[in-house]
Order: sequence, then C-alpha cells, then structure tokens
Amino acid sequence: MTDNPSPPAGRGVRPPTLADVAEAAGVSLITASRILNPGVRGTRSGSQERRRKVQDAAQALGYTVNPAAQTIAVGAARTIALIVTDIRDFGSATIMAGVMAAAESRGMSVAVRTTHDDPVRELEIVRALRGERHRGVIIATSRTTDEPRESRFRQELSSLEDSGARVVVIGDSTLPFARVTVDTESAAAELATQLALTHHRIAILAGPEGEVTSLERVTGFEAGLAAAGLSPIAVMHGEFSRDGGYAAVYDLQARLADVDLVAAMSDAMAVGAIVALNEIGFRVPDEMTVSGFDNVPLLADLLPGFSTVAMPLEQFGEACLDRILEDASDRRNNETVRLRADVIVRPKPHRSLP
Amino acid sequence: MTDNPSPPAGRGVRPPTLADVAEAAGVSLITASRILNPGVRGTRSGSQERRRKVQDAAQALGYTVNPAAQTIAVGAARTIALIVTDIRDFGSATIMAGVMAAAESRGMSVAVRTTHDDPVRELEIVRALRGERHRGVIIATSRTTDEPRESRFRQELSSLEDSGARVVVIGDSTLPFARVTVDTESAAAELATQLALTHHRIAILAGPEGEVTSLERVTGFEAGLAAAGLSPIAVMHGEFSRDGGYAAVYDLQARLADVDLVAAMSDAMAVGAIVALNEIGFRVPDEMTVSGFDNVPLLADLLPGFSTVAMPLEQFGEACLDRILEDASDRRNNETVRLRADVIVRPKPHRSLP
DNA sequence: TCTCGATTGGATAGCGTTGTCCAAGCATAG
DNA sequence: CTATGCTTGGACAACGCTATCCAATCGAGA
Repeated sequence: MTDNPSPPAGRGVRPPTLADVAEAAGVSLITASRILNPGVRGTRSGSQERRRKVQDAAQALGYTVNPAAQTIAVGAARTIALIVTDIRDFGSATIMAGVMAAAESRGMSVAVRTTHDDPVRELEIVRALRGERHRGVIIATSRTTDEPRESRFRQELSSLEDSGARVVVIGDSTLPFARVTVDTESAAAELATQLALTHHRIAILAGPEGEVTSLERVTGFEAGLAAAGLSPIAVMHGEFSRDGGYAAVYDLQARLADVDLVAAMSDAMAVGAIVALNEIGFRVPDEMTVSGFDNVPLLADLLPGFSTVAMPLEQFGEACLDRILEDASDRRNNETVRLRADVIVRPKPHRSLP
Repeated sequence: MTDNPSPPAGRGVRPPTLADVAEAAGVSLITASRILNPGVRGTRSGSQERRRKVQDAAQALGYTVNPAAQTIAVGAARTIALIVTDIRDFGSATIMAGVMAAAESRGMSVAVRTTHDDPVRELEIVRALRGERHRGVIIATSRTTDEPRESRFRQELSSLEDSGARVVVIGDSTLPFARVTVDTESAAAELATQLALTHHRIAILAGPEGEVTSLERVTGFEAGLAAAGLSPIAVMHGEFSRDGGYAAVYDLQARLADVDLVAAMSDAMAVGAIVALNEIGFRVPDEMTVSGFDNVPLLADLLPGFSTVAMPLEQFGEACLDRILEDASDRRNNETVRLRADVIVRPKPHRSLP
C-alpha cells in the first residue's frame, strides 16, 4: 500500500500504469486493458462486477492510458498529422480548427507541423512522419508548379503512404493522392462576372507565380472576365500577404488612373492594396474598388462594400478525416472530393453626405 | 536483399526499424541506436567507419526514429503540450506559433489541445496529459476567478507536475506554478493615461466578468484614468469578441451621448463596437474614438488613429520553453517571468476634406 | 612486459500496452 | 449425462527503442 518504490513526491512519481490498476482491482493486466481501452473489437467487455472494480481502481489511481505504449503495441497511433505553411495565416488556423474538431469527434488527436514554405524542411517533416505511425497525413500547404520540388515531395509522400498512413491533399495540385478541393475556379469566375457588371478596367493582384492557389484563382477570375467580354488591364504578382498587396499596387502605380477595380487574390493583399491606394491618393471605395479572396472575418465589418470569396475552410476537417478513415479497401480510390466556395458580393455603400 | 517478408507494396510495408539498419550496417542494434539517436549523454559516438556505415544504411533504408518507442523506453516524450481556448483566436494562434518555433529549436514538438472554454473538457485534457509523458505543459487559456473551478484545475495540474511534466502558466492567475506574464496592468494604465489627455468621458467595454485577463486590463485602465483624475462613465461586460463588443455598445446606447471614448479591452470587441456605433449613428473616429487591446495586425491599416496595446505573444514561446527545460534543481523556483507589452497610441488622423 | 584506465561494442532487461492463442466456465441441445 | 458452442480470463510474446551493465580492446605509463 504505502511501500511505493518511487520517491513519494516531487519530480518523477511514475504515473499509474495498467499493471497498477490491475493489481489494485485484483484482475490480470489483460483484463484491465480490455475493460479500460476497448479496441476496435468492442466485444470482450467483461462481467459487470469486474468492470466496476477495474474502473473504480482506475479512477482511484488516476490512471490514464499511455498513448505511446499503445502506438508501439498496435503499430499505429491514433493521430493525424497536419502540415501547414504557417499557423498564423488565417486559412491555416481555420483549417486546423476544423481538422482538430473532426479528429476529436473520432477519438484522434492532431499533430501540426509547419513548413514555413521551405522545400527542404517540408521534405524533412514528411520523412520524419514515417516513423511516427500516424493514421493519416493532411497536406494543407500551398503547392507549386515547381516540378522537381513537387516530384521529390510526391516521392516522400508515397513512401509515407506505403507505410500505412493515408495521405490527403487539400486543394488542387499535381500530387496523386486523395484530394479535398474547392471549386475555386468557378467561384473566382463568378466573382469576376459579378464585379464586371459595374467595373470594366480591372487590375489583378495575383499571388506568387507558380503557386497553385494563385494560379487557379487568377485563371478563374480571368475566365469570369472573359465571359463578360473583358480582360484584365494588368496582372501583378506578389506575396499573398498584406505587404505583397501593398508592393503590388506601387508596382502598378503608373497605370492606376486607368483602373476602377483592384482585384486582389487574397484578403490580406487587399488590405495592403487599400493602404497603398490611400497613400497614393485614391480613396477606397469611393474612387477605387478593391476586392479580395478568403473572407477574413473582421474585413466584412471594416470594409463596406468589400467583395470576396468565402472558402469552406472548416469543412476540410470533416472531409479529410472521412477520406483518411474510409475503408482500407477504398484506398487508391483517389476520387477528388470537391467542396463549394461562397461568392460574397457586397454592393458599394451609398455615400451619406457628412 | 529482395526476400522482403512484408508485402512488396500497398498497405502496410512496415517502416524500417533500428534493427533493420543495424543488420544492414553489420553492427549491433545498440550501436546503431547510439549513432543515430544520441541521447543526452552525447558521448559514445562510435568510430568513424562505423558511424558512416550506420548512417549510410539508415539513409538507404529511409529509417526515421519512432518517437513513440523512444517515449516508452525513456519514460518521457520530447514534446510540450500547449493548452489554448480556441486556435482561431488571434492570441492563441500567435502564442502557438511562438511556442512551436521555440520548441523546434530545442528539438521538441508541440501537442496542441483546445478547451473551448469548457471547464469539464479542460480537466479531461489535463488528466489525459498525464499518460502522455510530456516534458512540459503550457497553459494559455484565460483563467477565471471561479475558485472551485480553478481549484479543481490546480489539483489536476499538480498531479501532472508530480508525474514529471513541468507546468507553465501564461498570464496571471491563482495557479501556483511557474508563470510567464505580461505587465498588462501598467500597459493598460499607460494607454488610459495617454488617451485621457484628449478624452474625458470614457466608457470601458470589458471582457467577461470573472476572467482574469479582463480584470487586469480593466483594473490597469481605471488606474490610469484615476491618475489623470478621471473615472469611467460606464463599464460594460461582454464576450471578448466582435459580437461581444457589438452587444456591449447597444447596452450602452442610452449613455452614448455623454461618451467621447469607447475603450474596448480587446481589438475584436473594438471592431464590434465600431460597427454598432456606426449603426447607431456615431461616425468613428470623427465623432467617437474607439480604442482596443491586442494589436491585431490588419486593424492598424484599416482603423486610422486606432490605439491599442501590443502583447508580446510570440515571445511567450521562448520564455515558456526556458522555464520548462531549466535545470530540474530549479524547479519549485516559481518565480514569475514578466514580459513587456507595448502601448501603441496613434494620433487621430487629420480630416482631409473631400 | 605488465598493469591500469579509458574507450568502445554488445547482451540483457525493461518501458506500457495489445494481439494471439489457450484453457476454463457455463448454458444449451442432443 | 455428454457433446457443443459461446463467453470469459489469462499467459506469453511482441512492438521499437534505450539504460545498464559487462566484456573486449587499446594506448600509455611503470
């Protein structure tokens, strides 16, 4: 009872193990295991009385399972790895929230890794994942058209999938894995079509060249313009960030007089664009319209008449976990699941005279 | 060579283990372990030739260590648990980014758990953490003055710390653990003092009653006002969110004519307040000043003359990891580390006539 | 040449859990 | 009363790795 071999307090009182619980309950370790951590084969629940004794003992000792031990015993962890570029990014954070919620409702936890858009780091991370025995891996970084890079990445992911982890890629890419995407192109096209009703001299602020996300947004947007008989006056490239938008507008400065809509391909860029436009002397939205993409929450409140596209970021979680946990026999059934984005066109506010 | 006992492809090619590497390199498993995963005692590096052979074999086989196995062998994982309320919150996401960066530079990874401000869930999470053998646990949820709740939480955390995980609490609270805090009160006071130079009829939009974060911000702000010989016209409580600020302004509506500064205790509340004020008919910032707290990035660009306080959110990571990894002999040395917040007072913009 | 200490490699056991098998108990049907 | 099938509990090995001890090797000093 009191002859605990570990020091009684302070550093390193070993947490109770199944063996401790079993001993306290007077059953074998195996029985305790079956009662407290019923596996997939939920049967073998034990008799009422033993159940109670074991559960009481576990409660009294404060037992909680050691997932690392489970992982090596079973050969697979109850975890999903989520790879994003940077957690401070609105999109990444929202996707993460959705994935965590979906994982939790399935009794799994999520391990998040950030690449900071470094191709080397990206490979290291995926490589290390192989040893971690995750159930699935969700790729939520923005992919590029850099073929050597993508090819190396693909190879590492294949090896990861061969080792038993289901790979799911969010968004379009050239990666041959299960995919959950959004109808970004058609949403971008519809946004363009709507905006083309009231604007005709349009400049596009695109993301980095070679980034798939940017590419499909621009492609869709241009298609929408084309449907209205228009084509953009200019397409400027920059980082998908506030500073990227800011710089892009200055790059465009000479031609701004010809422009009545600056269509940024991300909300963050749109904000940077607005700052630059104000500096240059264009009042937004009176003298210039700026649109975005992503539907970052606070902007709806602060930018009257701001049009954008709401991505179904939180829904990715459910969709990805479904793909990961779907029957193993359905594997290699790499059909793409496509979610819908929401086009949000807000009318320009009426000017109320001061 | 080719007589691999596992199926050649598809589901479940077991990832290579140390034993595989050792065999391929012609050394014992132990030697491979010492060369590839040198522990704390970094000595025993092996002879040059063996090193190379083992490393080559590991490279060729694509070996990566299984951290779960290390965890049960060593009795402690190379991980830090981070507990936040909701990852979509700007503060939580930024803290998380800082913690992840700091952990990574020390060769550890981070396990994030979200409580969604549910006291029961909070306890369950901490309880489960005990089995996970983390090196440290960072509490970044907002604590309350609900004594029963805090007491239960404290108890669970103590048991966690006894089991070997170092507990660090971010922000002030009644929890008796290592702490990393911010001089919130004095920052709030300084913000108030500065704003009191140009405003005299001030309403405070506080966070939820009983939340420590709100309490210290309000206390500091009132102290700053008092130093200027003022006291607030009203203190309204609400959620620390956009909707909370929105509602709080409507609660205040009858007295708004007497107010020249709405001091929100969070930036999100400030945005909601601005929306409500605009709806009611007060033009911000011309007819009413609104200030905030947190320094959410995009607001600086979109709200000219917006004053707020920048919290050192990213620095928490380094500070917390230092506390977690400091010498075990320094444990129970629960001195509080205090970081500095930055008061950002922006002058009201000049009205440029249209 | 011999002894000593330092360095290196390996054998063994163990970390906490589950999978697989086997034995015992029990009720039911023949 | 026995044969049958089902349920239940337990023994044993295994998962992949490291800690701890022990043996072998080596160089240097006596």
